[in-house]
Amino acid sequence: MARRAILYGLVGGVLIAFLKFIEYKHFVHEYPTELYGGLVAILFTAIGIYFGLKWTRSREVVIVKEVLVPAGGPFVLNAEKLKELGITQREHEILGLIAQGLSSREIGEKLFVAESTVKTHSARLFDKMSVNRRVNAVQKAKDLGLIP
Amino acid sequence: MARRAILYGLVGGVLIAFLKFIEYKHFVHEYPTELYGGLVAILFTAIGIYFGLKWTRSREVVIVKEVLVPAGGPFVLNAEKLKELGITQREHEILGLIAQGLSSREIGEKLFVAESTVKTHSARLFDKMSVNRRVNAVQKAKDLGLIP
DNA sequence: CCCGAAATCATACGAACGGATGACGACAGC
DNA sequence: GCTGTCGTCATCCGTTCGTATGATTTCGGG
Repeated sequence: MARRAILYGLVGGVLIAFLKFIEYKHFVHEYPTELYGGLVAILFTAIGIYFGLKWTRSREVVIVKEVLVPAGGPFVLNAEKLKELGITQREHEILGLIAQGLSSREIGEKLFVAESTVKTHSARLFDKMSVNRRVNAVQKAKDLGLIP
Repeated sequence: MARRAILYGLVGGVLIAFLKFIEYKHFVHEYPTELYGGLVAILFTAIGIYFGLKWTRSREVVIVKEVLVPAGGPFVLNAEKLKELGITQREHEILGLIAQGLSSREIGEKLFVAESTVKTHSARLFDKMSVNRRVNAVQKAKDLGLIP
């Protein structure tokens, strides 16, 4: 914490300089003490906020909240969820390919269908899964046991 | 931020109370002005640091999100891989948020940086991980033990 | 004190994505 | 026959992503 000490030193230096400035100018005889107290207070509140934020700025807090431990097996497909959400085979197939990081075009080439078809499927899939992005769909599908 | 305004109000209130206290006790006639200036400075530096830390803390707490953990251990980060790939803390942080399905804009709002910054980070991240899509990055990161 | 790493921000552009809509054919079931 | 579901394809439009490029600031090490 050498840096901390140095910064405190700087703060002290600024304080002294500030007070000397006041004394030098003889302002103290012209305005009430409260004014200077207020100025100093505001100044050092700002300084405190600045350094407080600065010191803790890059702190990374990792809080992992574990909720469920479904299974440890190789993977069993959750057919009930599939039916419950009304996801068809084709949509499920495309969901798996999306999870592999393929683009719509690549999926279309792999399944020998047009890109627009894939987009239609994925759009309906997202609607049924109540998501609006690929990564969300993959995340949710894994949690629900729809894909490995 | 209404909370911010309220806190500023509190600071102002404390300041006024403190000055009234000085006036009431007539300490001002017994000790040099510098002493009071120093006391005020120290006090409000502390107040500033306190609120700076408080705000920072609350901001980072908001980041916390409940995550469904499938199975296995609580998750141990593969620090070697991280270093091997040259992934920085910030990039790793953004990788985690990408895995949660957040858009670049949402990540920026959560980390209080511009969207362009997030895009720069993710671009360098994809380069280091040798991928070219978000879903690929998430997939690979999970396999490598970079994220839960 | 200079240098490199890291983080920040900006701008621009093409590609990909998401949403909305419409259409057509196949096929099953009533 | 009519209807509903499913798969297919297309077009449009706005948003997001990925990439490239350049700039500034901060910080630590040589």
